[in-house]
Amino acid sequence: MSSTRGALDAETRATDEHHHALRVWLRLYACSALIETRVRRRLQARFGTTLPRFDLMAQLERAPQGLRMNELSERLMVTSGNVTGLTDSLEDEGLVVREADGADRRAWRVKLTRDGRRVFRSMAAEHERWIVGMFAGFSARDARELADQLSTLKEHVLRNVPE
Amino acid sequence: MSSTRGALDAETRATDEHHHALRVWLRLYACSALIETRVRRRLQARFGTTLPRFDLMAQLERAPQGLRMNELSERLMVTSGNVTGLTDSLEDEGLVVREADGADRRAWRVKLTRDGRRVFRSMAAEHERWIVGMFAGFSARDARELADQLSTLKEHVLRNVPE
DNA sequence: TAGAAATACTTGAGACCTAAAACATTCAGG
DNA sequence: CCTGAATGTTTTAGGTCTCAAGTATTTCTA
Repeated sequence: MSSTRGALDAETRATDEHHHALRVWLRLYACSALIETRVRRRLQARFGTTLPRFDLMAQLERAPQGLRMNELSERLMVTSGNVTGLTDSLEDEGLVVREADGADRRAWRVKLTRDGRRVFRSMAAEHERWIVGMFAGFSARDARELADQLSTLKEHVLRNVPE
Repeated sequence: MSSTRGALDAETRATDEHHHALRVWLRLYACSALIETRVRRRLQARFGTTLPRFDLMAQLERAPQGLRMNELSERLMVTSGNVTGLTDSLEDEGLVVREADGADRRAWRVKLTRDGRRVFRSMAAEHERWIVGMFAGFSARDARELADQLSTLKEHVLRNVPE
C-alpha cells in the first residue's frame, strides 16, 4: 500500500484538478445558457427581435462613428458571413446603414440610423432591467468578485489557447 | 445641492448595481462563448462531431438505463424538436438507439450503443484535457470559488425568473 | 512597379435551434 | 367507461451560425 501512496496522491490531485476545471466549465455553460435563453425569449416576445441583432446594435451604439464589418465580427465573436446576414436584415428594417469607408473601398462603415438608435435605447433600458432583476439578491460584492474571476479566467484561456 | 443629495445617492447606487449586473452578465457570456467556440472547433477538427451531439452523448453516458427524449430536452436545455433531430443523426451513425419504453407507448428510451459508449469515452478523455489545458494557471481555490458563485447565481436566476 | 500575399466582404451548403402546430397516448373526473 | 386535459414526440418554417470558396481591393516585396 504505502509503496504506491505517492503515485495515488498525485493521481488523486490530478483527477481533482480535472474535476475542478470540468465542473467550473459545466456551470459556466449552464449559467450562460440559462440567462441567454431568458433574454432571447423576452427580446422575441417584447420586441420581436433576436439576441444577435440586439448585440450588433449594442456594439454600434457604443461607436457613434460606426464600425466596419470585420470589427463587428471580432467584437461579437462570430464569423463575418454571419455579420453580413445580420446587417442585411437590420438594414432592410432601416435600423442600420452601410456607408462607404472613405479610406478603404473594400470596407463598409456600419452605423445605427436615427431610428435604430431610438429603437435600441428603448430595448436596452428594458434589457438592463431584466438582467438586474435576474441578479436580484446577488450581492454587489459577489458580483465584483465574480466579474474579476471571469476576467482572470478569460485571460488564462486566451493565453493557454492562442488559436 | 444638499437637498437633492439623498436622491442622487440612491440614483448612483442603483446605476452602479445595474452596471454590476450587466458587467457580470457580459463577462459570463464572453467567457462562455470563448470556451465554447474552442471546444466546438476542436470537436469538429478532431472527431468530426459537434458540441450538441457530444453533450447529448454525455448525458446518456451518465444514465446507463437510458433517457427519454423529454428528459434529454430538459437536461440539455433545448427544445424537444431539437432533441429529435440530434437523436436521428446519432442513431443514423449507430451511436445511440431508441428503444420502446415499456411503461409509456408515447415515449422512447434513448441509450448509447456499445459503439457509442466507446466513441464517447475516447472523445470525453480528450475533451477533459482541453478544458484542463484552458484552465491551466487558474488556481484550484479560484476554481472552487467560481463554481460556488456560479451555483449561487444560477439559483438566484431560477428564483427571480421562474418561467 | 508588377506580382503575390493579405485583407474586407459576400455567397452557399449544411448543421443547429426555436416556436408552434400536429399526432398519439395517457391520465383524471364525472 | 368516456371525454377532455395533459404529456411525449415529431414536423415545419424560419432565423442563426460556421466553414470554405469566391470577388474586390489593398499592401507588401522583390
